[in-house]
Formats: sequence, C-alpha cells, structure tokens
Amino acid sequence: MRKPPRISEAEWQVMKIIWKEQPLTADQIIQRLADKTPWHRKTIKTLIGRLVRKGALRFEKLDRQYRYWPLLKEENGIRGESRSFLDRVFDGALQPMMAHFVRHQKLTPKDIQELQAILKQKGKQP
Amino acid sequence: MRKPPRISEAEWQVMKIIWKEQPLTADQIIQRLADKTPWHRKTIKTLIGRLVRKGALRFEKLDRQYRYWPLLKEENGIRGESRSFLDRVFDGALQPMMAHFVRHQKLTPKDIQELQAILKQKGKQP
DNA sequence: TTGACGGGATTACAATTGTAGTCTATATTG
DNA sequence: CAATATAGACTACAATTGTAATCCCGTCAA
Repeated sequence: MRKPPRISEAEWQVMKIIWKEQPLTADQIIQRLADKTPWHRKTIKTLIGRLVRKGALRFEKLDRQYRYWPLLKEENGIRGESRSFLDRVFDGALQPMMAHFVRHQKLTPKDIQELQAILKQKGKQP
Repeated sequence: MRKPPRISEAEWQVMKIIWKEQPLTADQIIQRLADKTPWHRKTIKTLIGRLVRKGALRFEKLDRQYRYWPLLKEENGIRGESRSFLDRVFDGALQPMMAHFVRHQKLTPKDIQELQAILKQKGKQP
C-alpha cells in the first residue's frame, strides 16, 4: 500500500473532474475543463499523464482513446489535502480553523443550521 | 497594494514562527525551528531570504544581525491559504468542507460547544 | 496507396521549491 | 594588527510544476 501521491494544484482540477464522472476519455476531461480553466489541450494531456505516472489515475485502452479511472479515491485525496492544510496553517488545531472559516466566510442560515445539526449529532457520540 | 505573495510550505513554517514573536534575528528563527524541523541553518537562511524577496518579511539591520519582522500579516496569510484550500478542494463550498472536518477529525465537547456558540452568534447577524 | 489528422508518448523549458554550499565583508580574539 | 569566526549575499542543483510543442503511429479520406 503506497503512500498517496502528491497532487499539484492543477492536477487537482483533473482529479475533481474524474471523481465526478468516470471513466472519461482524455478528450472528455478536456471538455469538462474547458469551462473552468483556460488550459490548452496539450497541457491537460500532460497533467493526465503525470497523474497516471503518479498512480492517481489508471487507464484502459478501449480503441484509440483510453478511458481513465481514478486510482486515488476522492475520500483519500480530500482527507490528505485537508490534513496537510490543517497542519500547515493551523498547526493541526481544528477548532481555531473552524472558527476562522465561520468568521470570515459567508454562511447562509441554512448552512448554519446544517452545521449545528452536525455538531449536535457529533456531540452525542462518545 | 500588491497582491499577497505565494508562500511555500517550508516558508510557512518560518512565517508562523515570526508571527508568534517579533522581531527575531535569523538565529533566533533557526533556534525556534530546531525543534520542529530537521533543517540546516543555511536552509533556513535561504527561506528567510526568499521571504524577504517576496515581500513577506522585512528587516532592520541592528548591527551584524538583522532583525526580521513580518510584512505579510498573519490574518492575510491565513485568509489566503484558507481561500485557496477551500476553492481547490471543495470548490469553494464552505458547508461541505466544514462537514468534512467535523466528521473526520476529533473535537472535544468543549470544541463543539465553542463552535456552536460561534455559529449561534453568526446566525444572528444579517 | 498515400498523405493528413488525431491519439498518446516524449521532450521542452522557465519558475518555484527544498536543500544546502561558497563568497565576502566585518567584528572579535590573540 | 593578523587570523579567524560569522552574518548575510550569492550560487548550486535536482525535483516539481505550469504550460506547451513535437514526435510517432495507426486510421480514414481521397
């Protein structure tokens, strides 16, 4: 079981696309990214290639076009990034981090309500 | 007003030290980091130099030793990193991000209570 | 059959980053 | 005053990243 690869910022965009919908051909990935980024197709190919090399994606060759699948699971990717962020910026202290976001970002009343529900729930567990 | 510089992961360590206590000489920074990292003094000097070049630190030369101060304010540094994390990993969606952390990290009852207080507070504002 | 086109593979190249080592000028010590 | 220890400045160098362009090979149109 290898340690999860390090995914760069740009590569993350690709992973997010493919976590949402899979498998995808390179071209489909490129299309999905067209709205969100100004990247050249070749650039995206490069990113895909690197993700394959890193073991975050795998592919099956169907005919000409390969079909790509995530190897790194979304859950793990997110967990890793989150951990690293929390450690780096808040020294691993969750409460201050949460407080920061609540203070500085917009939350709808609904968001607030949902979070309170989650917290209440959490409060019950041992 | 220039856009905040991009601080690398290693550089963050230095900024955190100096946000906590300032000014510091290079040597003091090195000492403070000795516990937390295995970096060579020269490495830390390099990081400091880069931070100065990026405009995140400034120094006053007192005699031989310079005294360093943060130019980038902690608040802004944290805000920037947090934003970038939120966008990158959660597409900017705060509620899911918060939910993720509440679910996957440990929170003491006290933490939970504090967060609930903050949320209640927040709920009141328009 | 041949030449163009469209995939993936390979190569490019500068900027940033991690990780130091060398150079230079000065302060300190015999 | 000469030799040395230092502080900061400059240099080094490989890996990663952003951003593509070029190469190679097989398919499809003419």
